[in-house]
Amino acid sequence: MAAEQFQAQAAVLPGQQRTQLFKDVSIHCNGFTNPSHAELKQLMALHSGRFEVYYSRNTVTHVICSNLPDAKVKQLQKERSPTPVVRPEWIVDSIKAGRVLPIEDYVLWQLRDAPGQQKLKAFMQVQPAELPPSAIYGGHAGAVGSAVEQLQAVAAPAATPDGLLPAGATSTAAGAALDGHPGSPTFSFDVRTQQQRIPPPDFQQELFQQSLQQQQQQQPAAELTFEGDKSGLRYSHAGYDAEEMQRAQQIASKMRAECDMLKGPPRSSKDDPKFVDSYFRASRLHYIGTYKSRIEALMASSAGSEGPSPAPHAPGRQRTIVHLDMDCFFAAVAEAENPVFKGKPLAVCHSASSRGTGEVSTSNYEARKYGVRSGMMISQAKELCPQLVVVPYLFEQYASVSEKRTACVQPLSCDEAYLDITGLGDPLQLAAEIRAEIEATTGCTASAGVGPNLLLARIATESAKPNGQMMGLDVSKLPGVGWATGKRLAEHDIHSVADVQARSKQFLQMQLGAQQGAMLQVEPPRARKSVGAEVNWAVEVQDRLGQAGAKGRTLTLKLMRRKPGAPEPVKHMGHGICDNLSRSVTLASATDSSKEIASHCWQLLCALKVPFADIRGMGITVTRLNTDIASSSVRPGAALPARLAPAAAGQRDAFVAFFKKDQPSQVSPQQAQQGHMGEEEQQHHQQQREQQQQQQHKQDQALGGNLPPRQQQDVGQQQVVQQQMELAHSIPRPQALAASPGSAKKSPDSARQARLETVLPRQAAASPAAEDAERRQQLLHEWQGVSLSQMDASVLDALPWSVRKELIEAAAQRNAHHFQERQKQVDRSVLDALPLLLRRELEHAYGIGRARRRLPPAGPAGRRGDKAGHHGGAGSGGLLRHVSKRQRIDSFVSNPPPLGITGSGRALAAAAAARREQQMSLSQVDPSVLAELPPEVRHEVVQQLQQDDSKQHTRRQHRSRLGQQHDEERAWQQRWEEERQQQGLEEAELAAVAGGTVCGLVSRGMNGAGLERQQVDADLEQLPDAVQQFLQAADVVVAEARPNPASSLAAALAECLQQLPAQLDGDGDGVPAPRLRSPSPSQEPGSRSRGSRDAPPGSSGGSSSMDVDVPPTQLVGVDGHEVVPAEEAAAPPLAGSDRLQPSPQLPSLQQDGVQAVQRQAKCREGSHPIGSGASSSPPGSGFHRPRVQQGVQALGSSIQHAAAALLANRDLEQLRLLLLAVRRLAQRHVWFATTGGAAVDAAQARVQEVYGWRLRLEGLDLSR
DNA sequence: ATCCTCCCCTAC
DNA sequence: TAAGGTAGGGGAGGAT
Ligand SMILES: Nc1ccn([C@H]2C[C@H](O)[C@@H](COP(=O)(O)OP(=O)(O)OP(=O)(O)O)O2)c(=O)n1
Ligand SMILES: [Mg+2]
Ligand SMILES: [Mg+2]
Ligand SMILES: [Mg+2]
Repeated sequence: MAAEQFQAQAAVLPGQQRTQLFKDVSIHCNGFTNPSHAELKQLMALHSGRFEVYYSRNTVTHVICSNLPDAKVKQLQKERSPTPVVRPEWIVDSIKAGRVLPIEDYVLWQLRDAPGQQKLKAFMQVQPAELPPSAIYGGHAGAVGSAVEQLQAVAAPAATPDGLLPAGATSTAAGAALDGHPGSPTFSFDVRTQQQRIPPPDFQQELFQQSLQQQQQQQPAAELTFEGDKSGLRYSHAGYDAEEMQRAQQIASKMRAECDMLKGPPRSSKDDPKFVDSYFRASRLHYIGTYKSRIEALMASSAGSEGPSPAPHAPGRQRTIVHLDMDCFFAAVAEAENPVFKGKPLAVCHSASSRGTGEVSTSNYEARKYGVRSGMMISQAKELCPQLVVVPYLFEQYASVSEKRTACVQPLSCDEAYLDITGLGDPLQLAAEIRAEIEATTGCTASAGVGPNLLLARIATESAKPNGQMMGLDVSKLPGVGWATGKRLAEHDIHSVADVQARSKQFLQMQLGAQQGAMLQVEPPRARKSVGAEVNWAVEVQDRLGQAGAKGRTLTLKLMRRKPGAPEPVKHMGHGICDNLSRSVTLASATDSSKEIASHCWQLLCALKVPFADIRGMGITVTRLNTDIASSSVRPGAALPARLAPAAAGQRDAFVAFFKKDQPSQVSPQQAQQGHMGEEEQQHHQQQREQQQQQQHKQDQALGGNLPPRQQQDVGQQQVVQQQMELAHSIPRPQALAASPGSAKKSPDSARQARLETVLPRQAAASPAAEDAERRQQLLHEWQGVSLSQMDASVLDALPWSVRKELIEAAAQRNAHHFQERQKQVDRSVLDALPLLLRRELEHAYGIGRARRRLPPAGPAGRRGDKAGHHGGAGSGGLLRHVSKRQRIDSFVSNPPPLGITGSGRALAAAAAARREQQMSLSQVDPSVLAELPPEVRHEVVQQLQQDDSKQHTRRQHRSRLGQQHDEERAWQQRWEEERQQQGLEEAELAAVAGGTVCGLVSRGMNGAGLERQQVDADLEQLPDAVQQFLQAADVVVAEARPNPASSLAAALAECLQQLPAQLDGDGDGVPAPRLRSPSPSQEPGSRSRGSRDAPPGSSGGSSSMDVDVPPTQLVGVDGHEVVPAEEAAAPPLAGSDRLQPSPQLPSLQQDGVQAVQRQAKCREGSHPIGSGASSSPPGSGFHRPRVQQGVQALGSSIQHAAAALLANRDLEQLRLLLLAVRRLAQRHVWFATTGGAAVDAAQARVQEVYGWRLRLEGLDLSR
């Protein structure tokens, strides 16, 4: 508050006198006002009044408002003791008059003759309940409650009809205020008396700060703001009513206790296969990130719009857009739930600890005065504002508030929406009504911006905040418009954004240059749908989603890889400093099969070659959604992707053979198609040939090739598609071709490469231009007129580029006008179902362009001009634009589960392991998986395509990566290979963690795409037999490795436990951390890989910069030897056992458990020379969080296991010793607190259950 | 020239 | 203790 007042005051014109005029007045502005909120705020600051951001009956004496919507009027009329609502002129006139005028003449007309008038009048006789802001009188807390009662009893009758208090009453109230007893609002007072008074201590300080401020008025604005913030911070510490504050804290504390999102022990993922689920359930970022798609689905399911529709969108017409944004949304919801929070500094965060690393989601305006901001760590927030009230999340409530708000608008985020109110009336009036309604129904305030388009409306909202509204913007708000440009625009009488919008683009470009002139008139990224259109749109989407759900063609897996030498993350369980890596596959057709997605993701995961232990975050993204037409199709005129070529090596070989023989005229394209088939296929195909030729004819007809234009119109789209599908089935399948001897085993890619190099380029090189041209003509002649779908892609691909291009364009042109006539009727799902090549051709013909940039598609036919006009000028690439806006689906966690060994996770890992065992390449191996896929041509293409893509990547990597960067990546790769060679349980478990995470991400993320959760799980369950077998084998191994319960495990465990903490937690702060030396001599500080930006300020989801990137460091012990990475000590999952069965496959588990642990104390051999040479630490050195967790978890289960055995043996003394050791450890070490505590508790509970009494460990209560 | 992949930045 | 996600725009640079 004070800070804002300083700023306001700093802007006040010289010559205006400061007064104490509104000393006891506290206003709250509602809706549009003139003067504006900002100006009123300024005036209040100048005359010692308060300007309240929020309306609170306790703190606001007057509501300032120019007009009120009906809803608000009714609401006010219902209030028992309404706050007076006056027009802003009251303020202005009072200042002019030099005294606080009676409000009667300024009461809002709507309320004057209303039934509520009686009550209003009663109020004007002084409202005892209406208190000045307690903050002013803060520090003298406790008395407020009683003071209220006193005043209610005493002061009420004292007012005169004009709202003035008699002098005596004034001084009484003022005196009370001086003593820390809040007085009732007084509408007039003697300025001189006020000036003679000694202000209360904190107010004195405020004045002092203000005078300092005044002296600094010459300084730049930024400085002033900063100073203002600082001073605000200083004096407002003491400013809250202690009793209320305590109550607020109590309630907040209760809310936190009741919040069950993070309650209970962090269920280790062995028992909790739903890690990703529970993680997301408690994640605010997941909540706001997925909000939009949720609400859109909701809106799609509730058809029909309520309320009036805006005027239809017409080309020349300027729209009127309102942007609404809730004020500090999450915090406002909390305040609405518990009004006691109002006026107190409030933040929303999981953690309330002043040393916590949780992030503040948002804060109310009171807290913002202290500098508490979204994304800040709670510890920092507490430092800025020690008395900060912290409340947990109320996601359900946010959702219900949001839903009320988004009934008939276009939602933008969980607290924002756009409305198109073009032609519906006075924008500001409407905005005010809407805001009032929002406040009435939700108890939260919203701000509104009005503008001619989405962007400007949104920018206006910012100026309107908090709880205000604004129309029009100053040009200087526009990016790129500063002082100079602003002046030049002003010369042409362009002051507001509306003026800019009104001028022609040409004019602006003339004045400001082409670049900037075009820039200023920013259009929204996509044409906004009117509300009416919105409904249509929603219905269509609903239909489509109902049928198929979203499907995507490109899958991207993103990994965060722990950076070598990275220090322990600042954030608890955070990912720390990482390199981000991603790999993607593009499938031949869109998919929504979770099994398929998971399988590809697993392959991507392996392709990235990040040792599982170093994974710190994982996410999958599905793009090129079939619902997003712009990204699911291909640009007309674009060449067929060469990577499709290997899919049908047979045809290519035929072509090459044909070419080699140099007898082009003797081999027809159709022969080329069949060229490499085996005899059976040949025969089979012979039977089809005639039919095929007929169909070719039919198709040509359908495509319009042989028909006069009028008849073309009559060819139905369905017919075309159907016939082409039939045709497609008659085309020899690449699958069959590829199966022919000789072509399957070899790498088709390299084979093709070799062949083409020996044939085509040589031809080109050997022959002069003339011969080349002749060949070209020959080829063209030969292939002209052949439908592209009849031609194998590899054949096309092998053609010289110019020939190929010409053929494609010719084909496209041939079909163009017919298809474009019917663009709108294209059913994407039908198109999607077609074989790839066929689909491509159709897409070309239809001119379905990808238009990723705003470029218009370079359609070969050039006939799209009339079309564009016909469809309402939807803009570039406008076909079916309305289908969907969504471009991608994400699912990411940066805190992978420590032990996410779910059935499906195991299955994925096991499938990989099975493949590894069989020494087969990933794509070929899994016959049962392959068998389950539909036997489509597409599948062949998919396989080839991926192989091809993958090789391409490797090639590129080879060529482009250089020097150290390359070395580093190679070292990672090597380490990956090594990890992969290990057949130990540990490695398997790690792989399972990764697999479990993949599966979690798939099922969660795909839910948003319309997939049912159950379906996803079912899909994942259906993994092949080999997987099941592996799982069983793994279980046997686990069972074997389990400690023998009958052993004297307790002693061994206790010993382990004594040793572990010393190694894990050498520095005794409860957080294991390796020693660091930096920088490493063998790696340049600047040699980070390209994508290696970790947590730069403001980047990555969270906005606080908690992890500071440091140059790679090296782990070095005191004696100069490498320090054992802390996590290694806890690494073996079953380290606690002392009776491990020897297992030939699992050398790491053969050792005695205690020895295994002790072994960790020594240097581990075989370090991995990432970044710093062979003698330095492995990239995985340092603190492997998953491994520590893994170890801890394993210890926990071993303990429980052992305890159960001891109990069964009635060996209570052993049990007591065990639990004692565990409890001590748990008390001493943060990392083991929960797991250890839970183990002890569980054992105690069992004892109680069996014996009916509690096992005392030390004869003391050790619970704390 | 244009596409594609990988990556970064940004708002909420 | 604590849950650092999602989706859009856009750039660099290799492949075609
Ligand atoms: N880094 C962030 C930003 C936002 N949010 C959540 C909390 C906010 O309440 C909500 C809406 O974001 P806004 O940007 O609209 O911020 P507020 O509504 O909180 O404040 P304002 O009044 O400035 O709109 O999203 C969050 O959790 N973390
Ligand atoms: Mg908001
Ligand atoms: Mg938080
Ligand atoms: Mg918002």
